[in-house]
Amino acid sequence: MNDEQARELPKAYDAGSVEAGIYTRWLAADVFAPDGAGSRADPAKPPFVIIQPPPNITGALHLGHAQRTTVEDAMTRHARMTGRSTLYLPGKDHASIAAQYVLDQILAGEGESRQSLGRERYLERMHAFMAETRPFMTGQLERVGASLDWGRERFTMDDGSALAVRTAFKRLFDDGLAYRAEALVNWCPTCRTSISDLETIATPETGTLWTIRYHLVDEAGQPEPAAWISVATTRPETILGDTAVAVHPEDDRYRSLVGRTVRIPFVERDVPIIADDVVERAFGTGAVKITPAHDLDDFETGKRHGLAQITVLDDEARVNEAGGPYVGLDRYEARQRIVADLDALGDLEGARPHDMIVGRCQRSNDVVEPRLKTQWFIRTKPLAAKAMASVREGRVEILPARFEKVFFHWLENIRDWNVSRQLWWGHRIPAWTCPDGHVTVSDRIAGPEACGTCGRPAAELTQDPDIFDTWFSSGLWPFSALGWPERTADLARYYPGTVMETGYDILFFWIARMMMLGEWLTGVAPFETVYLSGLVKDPYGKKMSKTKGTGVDPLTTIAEIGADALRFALVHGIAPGADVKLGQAKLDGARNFSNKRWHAARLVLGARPPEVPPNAEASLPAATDLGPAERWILGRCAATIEAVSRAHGAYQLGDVTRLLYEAVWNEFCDWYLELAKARLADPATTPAAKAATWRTLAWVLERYVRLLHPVMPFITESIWARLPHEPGDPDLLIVAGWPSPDRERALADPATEAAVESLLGLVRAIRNARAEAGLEASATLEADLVLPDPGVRAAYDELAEPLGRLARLKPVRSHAGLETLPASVAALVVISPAGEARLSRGSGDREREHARLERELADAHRRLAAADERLADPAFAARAPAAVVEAARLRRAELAAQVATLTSRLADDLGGEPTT
RNA sequence: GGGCGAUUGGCUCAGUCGGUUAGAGCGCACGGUUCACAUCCGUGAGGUCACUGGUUCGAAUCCAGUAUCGCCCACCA
Repeated sequence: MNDEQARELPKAYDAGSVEAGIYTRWLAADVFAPDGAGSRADPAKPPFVIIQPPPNITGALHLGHAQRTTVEDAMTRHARMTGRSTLYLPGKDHASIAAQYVLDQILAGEGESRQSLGRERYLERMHAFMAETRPFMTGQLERVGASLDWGRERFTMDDGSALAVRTAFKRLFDDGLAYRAEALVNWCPTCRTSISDLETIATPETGTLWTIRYHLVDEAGQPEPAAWISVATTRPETILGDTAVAVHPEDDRYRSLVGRTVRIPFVERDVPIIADDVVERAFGTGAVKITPAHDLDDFETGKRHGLAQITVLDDEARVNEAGGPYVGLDRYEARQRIVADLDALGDLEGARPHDMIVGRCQRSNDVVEPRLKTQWFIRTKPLAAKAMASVREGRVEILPARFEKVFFHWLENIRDWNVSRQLWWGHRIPAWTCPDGHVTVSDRIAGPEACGTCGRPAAELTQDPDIFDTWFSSGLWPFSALGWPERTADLARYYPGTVMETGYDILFFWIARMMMLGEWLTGVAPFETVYLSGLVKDPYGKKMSKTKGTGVDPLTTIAEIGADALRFALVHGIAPGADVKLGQAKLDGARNFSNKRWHAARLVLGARPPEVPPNAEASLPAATDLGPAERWILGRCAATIEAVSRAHGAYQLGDVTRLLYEAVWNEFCDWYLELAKARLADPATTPAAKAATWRTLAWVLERYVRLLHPVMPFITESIWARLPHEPGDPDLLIVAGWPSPDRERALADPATEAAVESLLGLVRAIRNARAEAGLEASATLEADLVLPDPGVRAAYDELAEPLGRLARLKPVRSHAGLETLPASVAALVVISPAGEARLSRGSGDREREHARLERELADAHRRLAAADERLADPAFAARAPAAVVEAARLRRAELAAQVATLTSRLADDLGGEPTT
């Protein structure tokens, strides 16, 4: 489409205009879908399926999402270029409790509430809200460049997910893994729902430990004013629900009291003193009040002793009618009143500060109340066993591996999963109860036709009003998004997935549950590899947070530096499981790299010599037309292709960007572009050599464009459109092939590479010496080079012009050995492994230069002494591998030569006037 | 209470299987206006690899312990 346009790139790099239209072209070409019209995938290769956590429908994406998306997208793009069909399926999560929490806040601002609207209107409002956020999030993903298969987009509340949820639940119920029971659950009084253990955050707090007296009851049933047992509690309001006092069975202090009865104040209930070894004798008074309906430990103790369970708080954590005189009071008000009343009775023995752990709701931060409720639970032990086995047996790999231990620890100690939520936004639990209390679970959308136990007709059944924990449907995602339980073609081809990418913060919430449910329901682990991303932190290492103003909309950053630079910054230096700090410096660096990339391409495109026709296809030059620099860069290019491919294979994106940054900036731009420019400009260069030089430039540029595409898709696609290609290459880079290093390798040559490296080292040494000696930077100096190695000298002869330019030397006379040097030459001396350079001194400072050589000599002496010491140790020669010893010997010889040369040069007439 | 991770120049981080002189970016200093790029180019300074001990011919790297920071898990009133 751009054939008519000039091949030159605009002078300034403007990310916005570079990116414009490219996403649309990808969409139009239908290249995102694994089976899209533009796909060039090889059906014989195994597909690559990435699984992403569907983001919450109600939120906007932040930089953390952008990072995950970049990681997922880069993996997907790499796989696509290797010819695999790739599935990167977009989704949104209905996020039941999180969404309700957000919507409730909005409603509160309008003076409305969940209750004031009622279930139906509330859900209508939720849909309206989603209709606003959804397109915004989709737009964000497009701007970031995510190559998502939009045709397969799914939502965890769509009909397919609903069917999956019903089917999964029925299967679990039929398998005896879902059960309904009355048990203590974590209750959030603010959210008015139960929550899972994971959503209950253990928070350290300093509370108060009160010591209070319960009076013993005598044989006549009267409390004894002078006889009591003291108990310690942090929750005096639960006194109202006490049904026993427990002591340790071997506690001599209380042995005689076991079996007696005490009276609970205010509710005037007589309860037994029991013995149970759950009691810690050293804590408090060694006697503990037992409130089975409001404490997990007490619940267990109560069951062991057959105690009554008396609930004294309601859904809003207010004292209920069981609470006698305190009915209607909030739990904290009741606590204060009870403490005061006990004090008035003389039964408050003491109060002291006490450090403890309080469970708080992940959403509302309210203190979670253990409450007795009849709810649905998933029996997790059998599921956990399967999930653990899949990792132990190597069917699932977790990256980084250290998270395996965390994963096992959690699953080994897992408790049953309460999946009932008393919320409205979510999947309704497909369980129906008949008037006789029989429960029927059905996967039919209309519900069961009749009670499964007594046959009462559907009309007499009532559905459970509760909905599922949002993570229940999320746990089905890898297969429900592909059509399960239907036996769809997608499910057959793309399940199980290849890589599951997400942050380590939802290892338990999501990954563990997907594995538990996936193994049980589909018989296989839902993915092969779990790639755990680190979290994106602000420059101070804090979590990005919208409330603190550190949460950034990716679109803002994209507007500033472009999507490519943002993506680069987000993955540069990352490793699985490691958090990254993202600050302005990193963003600037990425922007600069994009800029560098752009201008390098401009140079190459603009440098095409007339020998190469404008529409020529790309090809590697003939070996005979290559100069040493071309062989060198082709060798480096091959090495980069290999290293980057390896890094992708290991999912080490941080290495990918590091390798490419170095290859593009330090090798290609800093050295090869300069060498190639000079060769192209040199009138002595033959037309064939000029063509070969440019073809090398274009070729290597093109390889690096391919290699960079997964991370920086827009700028590379844009450059690709202007580059020459080989026959068979597609119009769009996104579906071009991932390079293999073979052809570059065939043209490279290690000896030439080494020779060029050492010449570049010589240039560096000369620049260094000139700067150190205080020579005028722009002055061009005459020079004599002594290059003893014939290979290096041969390479030099071909590169004399460009190297002279880089070191600012002219004219340069090269010599095979010192003896061929004119005796009159007396100048700045530069010694490097490649050889020796003597420059006319120009306007430099002789004393500074002398001092420089002295320093170098002292340095060489020190190193030589260290090398000698090492070699002198007989144990080293005896025990170290031969290769290491040999290397040390060579090193020692090199140092000795350097010392000799430096000594000799210093002894020469360096102090004399230049004679050249 | 249990577990995990980190500690390398002023800052942010690489560092492979233990093996030449521990690297990079940013920042800093000095110097650069020729036709890709000042979002640039060149040069340099700057490190007791947290500490202690051990293993080894040899330790930033392996082992043990300590310290500091961060994170995860945890039903003792």
